Amino acid sequence: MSYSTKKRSMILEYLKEHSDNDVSVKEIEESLNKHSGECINVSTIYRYLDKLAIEGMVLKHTSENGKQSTFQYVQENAQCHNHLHMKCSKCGRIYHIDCGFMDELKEHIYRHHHFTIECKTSMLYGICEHCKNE
Amino acid sequence: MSYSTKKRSMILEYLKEHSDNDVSVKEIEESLNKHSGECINVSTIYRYLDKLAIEGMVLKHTSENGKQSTFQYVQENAQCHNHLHMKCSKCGRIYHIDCGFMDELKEHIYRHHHFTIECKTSMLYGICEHCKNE
DNA sequence: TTGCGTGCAAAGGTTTTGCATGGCA
DNA sequence: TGCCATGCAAAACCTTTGCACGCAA
Repeated sequence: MSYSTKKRSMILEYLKEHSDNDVSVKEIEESLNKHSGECINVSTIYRYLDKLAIEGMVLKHTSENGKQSTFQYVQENAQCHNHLHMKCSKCGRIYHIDCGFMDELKEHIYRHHHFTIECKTSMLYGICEHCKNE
Repeated sequence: MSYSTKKRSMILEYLKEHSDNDVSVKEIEESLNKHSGECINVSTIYRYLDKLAIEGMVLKHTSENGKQSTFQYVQENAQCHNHLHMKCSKCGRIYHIDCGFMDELKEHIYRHHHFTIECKTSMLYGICEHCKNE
């Protein structure tokens, strides 16, 4: 059904190493072409990432300026499909909001605003602690 | 500083009529070219919308599939810069979440997650009441 | 008349697609 | 051997830009 190849494991490894960010196809391409002897084509990356997104192993977002798709690796045990994410507009880091209050939030939105939030496509933007103090 | 022209008022009128949605440049172009005798160029629309976004009269988003920019008209008295929005993935309608609980949310995120949410660029996706019952 | 607004065409960037070739199982 | 994966080039889109002309004030 699906072969395991060297290029695919390189892409996946890159995603894992950058799992606290979302990454663009261009970033993946440039990094892999620079740091590995191999040459990897963007089509290959696009096709593989789409596949991973369908399988749920990555979340597909859109960069804040809206000009690129970005992909976020979903860690094994993180319930990324069940909690929201915040992305810092400055450093690009992604934070997982996994706490009781957020469950209340979903409940509140459902009860009072009659809306069922889907976490995997939603994203909150703002400034993180680190970047605020600079 | 800024001239008022027929094309601009047509664009603005379209935005106002569709203020419970976000609209793409293509939608605006097609609708105006179909329903008015005039022919309007996409460049014109892009340039005007960028201007409105800078002035804060529209919010610029990215469509859920990430392939287009979309624009949401900010009603006069709606504090769209201070509350979050939810967009229904099915019907595309945008809902304003303006209530005390959401202020608590911002407070909670700030206190416990050390993150300052920016409402005008954030968007929650999900399914609204209407579409759920279909 | 001055300077902004507009159309057109071209360019730029991202993503997709068709087809031939390469490589896993 | 049979499929899937890949590279390449072209195409498809969306958006921006330069320039000449049009139009509001």
